[in-house]
Amino acid sequence: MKPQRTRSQQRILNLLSKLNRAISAQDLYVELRKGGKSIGLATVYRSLETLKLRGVVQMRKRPNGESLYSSVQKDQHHLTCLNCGESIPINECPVHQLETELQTSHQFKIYYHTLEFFGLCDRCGVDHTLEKHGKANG
Amino acid sequence: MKPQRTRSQQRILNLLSKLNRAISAQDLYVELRKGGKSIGLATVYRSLETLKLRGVVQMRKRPNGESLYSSVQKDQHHLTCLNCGESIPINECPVHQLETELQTSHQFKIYYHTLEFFGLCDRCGVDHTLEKHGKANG
DNA sequence: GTTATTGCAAACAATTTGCACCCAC
DNA sequence: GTGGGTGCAAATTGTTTGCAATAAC
Repeated sequence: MKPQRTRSQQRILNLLSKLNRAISAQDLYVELRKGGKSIGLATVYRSLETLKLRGVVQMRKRPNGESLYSSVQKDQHHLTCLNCGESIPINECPVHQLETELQTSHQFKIYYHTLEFFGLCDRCGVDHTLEKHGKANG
Repeated sequence: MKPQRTRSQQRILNLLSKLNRAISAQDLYVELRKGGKSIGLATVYRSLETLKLRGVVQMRKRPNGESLYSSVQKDQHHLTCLNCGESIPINECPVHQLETELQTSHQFKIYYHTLEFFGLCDRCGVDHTLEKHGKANG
Protein backbone atom coordinates (compact mmCIF):
# COMPACT_ATOMS: atom_id res chain seq x y z
CA MET A 1 0.00 0.00 0.00
CA LYS A 2 1.08 3.51 -0.75
CA PRO A 3 -1.19 5.77 1.21
CA GLN A 4 0.76 8.92 0.41
CA ARG A 5 -0.19 11.27 -2.36
CA THR A 6 1.80 12.07 -5.43
CA ARG A 7 2.57 15.63 -6.38
CA SER A 8 -0.22 15.70 -8.95
CA GLN A 9 -2.74 14.15 -6.62
CA GLN A 10 -1.94 16.75 -4.03
CA ARG A 11 -2.33 19.61 -6.49
CA ILE A 12 -5.66 18.27 -7.61
CA LEU A 13 -6.88 17.87 -4.05
CA ASN A 14 -5.81 21.39 -3.22
CA LEU A 15 -7.69 22.81 -6.14
CA LEU A 16 -10.77 20.72 -5.46
CA SER A 17 -11.02 21.84 -1.88
CA LYS A 18 -10.37 25.44 -2.82
CA LEU A 19 -13.11 25.34 -5.42
CA ASN A 20 -15.54 23.48 -3.20
CA ARG A 21 -17.67 22.45 -6.15
CA ALA A 22 -17.78 19.70 -8.74
CA ILE A 23 -15.63 20.22 -11.80
CA SER A 24 -14.81 18.20 -14.91
CA ALA A 25 -11.41 16.64 -15.49
CA GLN A 26 -10.91 18.84 -18.52
CA ASP A 27 -11.67 22.03 -16.60
CA LEU A 28 -9.49 20.86 -13.75
CA TYR A 29 -6.68 20.46 -16.26
CA VAL A 30 -7.21 23.94 -17.66
CA GLU A 31 -7.33 25.48 -14.19
CA LEU A 32 -4.13 23.76 -13.14
CA ARG A 33 -2.33 24.92 -16.27
CA LYS A 34 -3.63 28.44 -15.69
CA GLY A 35 -2.16 28.24 -12.22
CA GLY A 36 1.21 27.72 -13.81
CA LYS A 37 1.42 24.02 -13.01
CA SER A 38 2.87 21.79 -15.66
CA ILE A 39 0.55 18.82 -15.75
CA GLY A 40 -0.85 16.51 -18.41
CA LEU A 41 -4.46 15.67 -19.00
CA ALA A 42 -3.73 11.96 -18.66
CA THR A 43 -2.20 12.60 -15.27
CA VAL A 44 -5.31 14.43 -14.18
CA TYR A 45 -7.40 11.42 -15.12
CA ARG A 46 -5.00 8.98 -13.52
CA SER A 47 -4.85 10.93 -10.29
CA LEU A 48 -8.61 11.30 -10.10
CA GLU A 49 -8.98 7.57 -10.64
CA THR A 50 -6.66 6.80 -7.76
CA LEU A 51 -8.25 9.33 -5.44
CA LYS A 52 -11.64 7.95 -6.33
CA LEU A 53 -10.62 4.42 -5.38
CA ARG A 54 -9.30 5.71 -2.08
CA GLY A 55 -12.64 7.34 -1.33
CA VAL A 56 -11.14 10.84 -1.27
CA VAL A 57 -12.86 12.12 -4.35
CA GLN A 58 -16.34 11.46 -5.69
CA MET A 59 -17.67 11.50 -9.20
CA ARG A 60 -20.99 12.04 -10.87
CA LYS A 61 -21.85 11.91 -14.53
CA ARG A 62 -23.76 14.57 -16.36
CA PRO A 63 -26.38 13.45 -18.88
CA ASN A 64 -23.97 14.40 -21.67
CA GLY A 65 -21.40 11.91 -20.43
CA GLU A 66 -18.95 14.29 -18.86
CA SER A 67 -17.73 13.35 -15.39
CA LEU A 68 -17.72 15.85 -12.57
CA TYR A 69 -15.35 15.39 -9.65
CA SER A 70 -15.34 16.86 -6.17
CA SER A 71 -13.90 16.07 -2.80
CA VAL A 72 -16.15 13.74 -0.83
CA GLN A 73 -18.08 15.66 1.71
CA LYS A 74 -21.63 16.61 1.38
CA ASP A 75 -25.21 15.79 0.88
CA GLN A 76 -25.18 17.86 -2.22
CA HIS A 77 -27.60 16.33 -4.66
CA HIS A 78 -29.24 17.55 -7.83
CA LEU A 79 -32.36 18.16 -9.81
CA THR A 80 -31.37 17.89 -13.45
CA CYS A 81 -33.34 18.83 -16.54
CA LEU A 82 -33.29 16.19 -19.24
CA ASN A 83 -33.84 18.76 -21.94
CA CYS A 84 -31.57 21.72 -21.22
CA GLY A 85 -29.21 20.01 -18.79
CA GLU A 86 -29.60 22.60 -16.06
CA SER A 87 -28.65 21.16 -12.70
CA ILE A 88 -30.18 22.64 -9.56
CA PRO A 89 -28.47 21.74 -6.29
CA ILE A 90 -30.63 20.56 -3.40
CA ASN A 91 -29.57 20.04 0.16
CA GLU A 92 -32.01 17.54 1.53
CA CYS A 93 -30.84 13.98 1.86
CA PRO A 94 -32.97 11.22 3.33
CA VAL A 95 -30.67 8.28 2.83
CA HIS A 96 -28.22 8.28 5.72
CA GLN A 97 -29.83 5.50 7.63
CA LEU A 98 -30.22 3.34 4.57
CA GLU A 99 -26.54 3.84 3.78
CA THR A 100 -25.53 2.58 7.18
CA GLU A 101 -27.79 -0.43 6.86
CA LEU A 102 -26.48 -1.31 3.42
CA GLN A 103 -22.86 -1.23 4.52
CA THR A 104 -23.65 -3.92 7.03
CA SER A 105 -26.09 -6.04 5.07
CA HIS A 106 -24.00 -6.10 1.90
CA GLN A 107 -20.48 -6.05 3.35
CA PHE A 108 -19.83 -3.07 1.16
CA LYS A 109 -17.57 -0.17 2.09
CA ILE A 110 -19.62 2.81 0.91
CA TYR A 111 -17.64 5.96 0.20
CA TYR A 112 -20.47 8.15 -1.00
CA HIS A 113 -23.75 8.14 -2.82
CA THR A 114 -25.38 10.12 -5.57
CA LEU A 115 -29.03 11.07 -5.62
CA GLU A 116 -30.32 12.81 -8.67
CA PHE A 117 -33.79 13.69 -9.83
CA PHE A 118 -34.45 13.91 -13.55
CA GLY A 119 -37.27 15.56 -15.41
CA LEU A 120 -38.15 18.82 -17.07
CA CYS A 121 -37.44 22.17 -15.51
CA ASP A 122 -39.83 25.06 -15.27
CA ARG A 123 -38.97 26.45 -18.68
CA CYS A 124 -38.64 23.17 -20.58
CA GLY A 125 -41.76 21.74 -18.98
CA VAL A 126 -44.03 24.30 -20.63
CA ASP A 127 -42.11 24.42 -23.89
CA HIS A 128 -43.81 21.62 -25.71
CA THR A 129 -41.45 21.71 -28.63
CA LEU A 130 -38.67 20.72 -26.24
CA GLU A 131 -36.03 22.66 -28.07
CA LYS A 132 -32.77 23.16 -26.33
CA HIS A 133 -32.91 26.69 -25.04
CA GLY A 134 -30.37 26.34 -22.32
CA LYS A 135 -26.81 25.23 -22.25
CA ALA A 136 -25.77 22.01 -20.68
CA ASN A 137 -23.27 23.77 -18.46
CA GLY A 138 -24.52 24.36 -15.00
CA MET B 1 -46.84 17.77 -30.35
CA LYS B 2 -46.63 14.27 -31.66
CA PRO B 3 -47.46 11.98 -28.81
CA GLN B 4 -47.55 8.86 -30.94
CA ARG B 5 -44.60 6.53 -31.22
CA THR B 6 -42.59 5.79 -34.30
CA ARG B 7 -41.99 2.25 -35.42
CA SER B 8 -38.50 2.21 -33.92
CA GLN B 9 -39.62 3.70 -30.66
CA GLN B 10 -42.27 1.05 -30.36
CA ARG B 11 -39.83 -1.76 -31.06
CA ILE B 12 -37.48 -0.42 -28.45
CA LEU B 13 -40.22 -0.08 -25.87
CA ASN B 14 -41.35 -3.62 -26.54
CA LEU B 15 -37.90 -4.99 -26.04
CA LEU B 16 -37.28 -2.90 -22.93
CA SER B 17 -40.43 -4.07 -21.25
CA LYS B 18 -39.79 -7.67 -22.24
CA LEU B 19 -36.27 -7.50 -20.81
CA ASN B 20 -37.35 -5.68 -17.68
CA ARG B 21 -33.81 -4.60 -16.91
CA ALA B 22 -31.45 -1.82 -17.85
CA ILE B 23 -29.52 -2.28 -21.07
CA SER B 24 -27.06 -0.21 -23.06
CA ALA B 25 -27.95 1.37 -26.39
CA GLN B 26 -25.35 -0.76 -28.11
CA ASP B 27 -26.70 -3.98 -26.65
CA LEU B 28 -30.22 -2.89 -27.47
CA TYR B 29 -29.09 -2.43 -31.05
CA VAL B 30 -27.55 -5.89 -31.16
CA GLU B 31 -30.64 -7.49 -29.65
CA LEU B 32 -32.93 -5.79 -32.14
CA ARG B 33 -30.80 -6.91 -35.06
CA LYS B 34 -30.73 -10.44 -33.67
CA GLY B 35 -34.49 -10.29 -33.61
CA GLY B 36 -34.42 -9.73 -37.34
CA LYS B 37 -35.30 -6.06 -37.17
CA SER B 38 -33.48 -3.78 -39.54
CA ILE B 39 -32.55 -0.82 -37.43
CA GLY B 40 -29.60 1.54 -37.24
CA LEU B 41 -27.60 2.39 -34.16
CA ALA B 42 -28.30 6.08 -34.66
CA THR B 43 -32.00 5.37 -34.66
CA VAL B 44 -31.69 3.53 -31.40
CA TYR B 45 -30.01 6.56 -29.84
CA ARG B 46 -32.49 8.98 -31.34
CA SER B 47 -35.47 6.95 -30.20
CA LEU B 48 -34.10 6.58 -26.69
CA GLU B 49 -33.51 10.31 -26.53
CA THR B 50 -37.10 11.04 -27.46
CA LEU B 51 -38.52 8.46 -25.08
CA LYS B 52 -36.36 9.86 -22.34
CA LEU B 53 -37.68 13.37 -22.86
CA ARG B 54 -41.21 12.02 -22.71
CA GLY B 55 -40.51 10.37 -19.38
CA VAL B 56 -41.13 6.88 -20.74
CA VAL B 57 -37.58 5.65 -20.45
CA GLN B 58 -34.95 6.34 -17.84
CA MET B 59 -31.20 6.39 -18.06
CA ARG B 60 -28.33 5.89 -15.71
CA LYS B 61 -24.64 6.03 -16.41
CA ARG B 62 -22.16 3.40 -15.46
CA PRO B 63 -18.83 4.52 -14.03
CA ASN B 64 -17.24 3.73 -17.39
CA GLY B 65 -19.47 6.21 -19.17
CA GLU B 66 -21.84 3.81 -20.83
CA SER B 67 -25.52 4.68 -20.56
CA LEU B 68 -28.05 2.12 -19.42
CA TYR B 69 -31.67 2.50 -20.41
CA SER B 70 -34.81 0.94 -19.02
CA SER B 71 -38.50 1.65 -18.90
CA VAL B 72 -39.18 3.92 -15.96
CA GLN B 73 -39.13 1.68 -12.96
CA LYS B 74 -39.72 2.81 -9.46
CA ASP B 75 -37.24 2.34 -6.71
CA GLN B 76 -34.68 0.15 -8.35
CA HIS B 77 -31.41 1.55 -7.13
CA HIS B 78 -27.85 0.30 -6.95
CA LEU B 79 -24.77 -0.32 -4.93
CA THR B 80 -21.84 -0.05 -7.32
CA CYS B 81 -18.22 -1.02 -6.80
CA LEU B 82 -15.77 1.63 -7.94
CA ASN B 83 -13.12 -0.96 -8.57
CA CYS B 84 -14.71 -3.90 -10.36
CA GLY B 85 -17.88 -2.16 -11.51
CA GLU B 86 -20.22 -4.75 -10.05
CA SER B 87 -23.66 -3.30 -9.51
CA ILE B 88 -25.91 -4.79 -6.87
CA PRO B 89 -29.59 -3.87 -7.05
CA ILE B 90 -31.33 -2.72 -3.90
CA ASN B 91 -35.01 -2.18 -3.38
CA GLU B 92 -35.24 0.30 -0.56
CA CYS B 93 -35.99 3.88 -1.46
CA PRO B 94 -36.44 6.59 1.11
CA VAL B 95 -36.95 9.54 -1.19
CA HIS B 96 -40.61 9.54 -2.18
CA GLN B 97 -41.67 12.33 0.05
CA LEU B 98 -38.73 14.49 -0.90
CA GLU B 99 -39.54 13.96 -4.56
CA THR B 100 -43.06 15.20 -4.10
CA GLU B 101 -41.86 18.22 -2.20
CA LEU B 102 -39.27 19.10 -4.83
CA GLN B 103 -41.78 18.99 -7.66
CA THR B 104 -43.74 21.69 -5.92
CA SER B 105 -40.98 23.82 -4.52
CA HIS B 106 -38.94 23.89 -7.72
CA GLN B 107 -41.70 23.82 -10.32
CA PHE B 108 -39.97 20.83 -11.81
CA LYS B 109 -41.70 17.89 -13.48
CA ILE B 110 -39.79 14.94 -12.08
CA TYR B 111 -39.91 11.78 -14.19
CA TYR B 112 -37.63 9.62 -12.10
CA HIS B 113 -34.63 9.68 -9.85
CA THR B 114 -31.45 7.72 -9.50
CA LEU B 115 -29.92 6.77 -6.20
CA GLU B 116 -26.60 5.03 -6.30
CA PHE B 117 -24.14 4.12 -3.60
CA PHE B 118 -20.47 3.90 -4.52
CA GLY B 119 -17.63 2.23 -2.73
CA LEU B 120 -15.78 -1.05 -2.64
CA CYS B 121 -17.52 -4.38 -2.68
CA ASP B 122 -16.79 -7.29 -0.42
CA ARG B 123 -14.04 -8.70 -2.63
CA CYS B 124 -12.42 -5.42 -3.67
CA GLY B 125 -12.57 -4.02 -0.17
CA VAL B 126 -10.19 -6.62 1.22
CA ASP B 127 -8.02 -6.79 -1.87
CA HIS B 128 -5.59 -4.02 -1.12
CA THR B 129 -3.96 -4.13 -4.50
CA LEU B 130 -7.28 -3.06 -6.00
CA GLU B 131 -6.75 -4.98 -9.19
CA LYS B 132 -9.69 -5.41 -11.44
CA HIS B 133 -10.86 -8.94 -10.82
CA GLY B 134 -14.40 -8.51 -12.01
CA LYS B 135 -15.94 -7.45 -15.24
CA ALA B 136 -17.76 -4.19 -15.54
CA ASN B 137 -20.88 -5.90 -16.76
CA GLY B 138 -23.46 -6.35 -14.12
C1' DG C 1 -47.25 14.38 -52.39
C1' DT C 2 -45.33 16.12 -48.39
C1' DT C 3 -42.96 15.55 -44.13
C1' DA C 4 -40.88 12.98 -40.56
C1' DT C 5 -38.10 8.90 -39.85
C1' DT C 6 -34.39 5.88 -40.90
C1' DG C 7 -29.74 3.86 -41.92
C1' DC C 8 -25.16 4.44 -42.96
C1' DA C 9 -20.77 6.43 -42.37
C1' DA C 10 -18.20 10.16 -40.92
C1' DA C 11 -17.47 13.26 -37.14
C1' DC C 12 -17.04 14.21 -32.22
C1' DA C 13 -15.70 14.35 -27.35
C1' DA C 14 -14.29 12.37 -23.23
C1' DT C 15 -11.30 9.14 -21.61
C1' DT C 16 -7.53 5.64 -21.73
C1' DT C 17 -3.14 3.74 -23.11
C1' DG C 18 1.86 3.24 -24.86
C1' DC C 19 6.04 4.83 -24.10
C1' DA C 20 10.11 7.59 -23.16
C1' DC C 21 11.63 10.86 -19.74
C1' DC C 22 12.07 12.57 -15.06
C1' DC C 23 11.79 12.91 -10.20
C1' DA C 24 11.85 11.14 -5.46
C1' DC C 25 13.89 8.26 -2.55
C1' DG D 1 20.51 3.84 -9.47
C1' DT D 2 15.75 2.13 -9.41
C1' DG D 3 10.77 2.36 -9.79
C1' DG D 4 6.89 4.83 -9.81
C1' DG D 5 4.94 9.16 -11.63
C1' DT D 6 4.38 12.20 -15.58
C1' DG D 7 3.53 14.32 -20.18
C1' DC D 8 2.56 13.85 -24.82
C1' DA D 9 0.27 11.92 -28.62
C1' DA D 10 -2.13 8.18 -30.50
C1' DA D 11 -5.82 5.02 -29.83
C1' DT D 12 -10.28 3.77 -28.14
C1' DT D 13 -15.17 4.08 -27.12
C1' DG D 14 -19.75 5.70 -26.67
C1' DT D 15 -22.54 8.98 -28.86
C1' DT D 16 -24.08 12.50 -32.37
C1' DT D 17 -24.67 14.47 -36.94
C1' DG D 18 -25.13 15.05 -42.26
C1' DC D 19 -27.52 13.43 -45.79
C1' DA D 20 -29.89 10.70 -49.19
C1' DA D 21 -33.36 7.03 -49.29
C1' DT D 22 -37.69 5.53 -47.32
C1' DA D 23 -42.01 5.08 -44.88
C1' DA D 24 -46.15 7.18 -42.96
C1' DC D 25 -50.27 9.66 -43.49
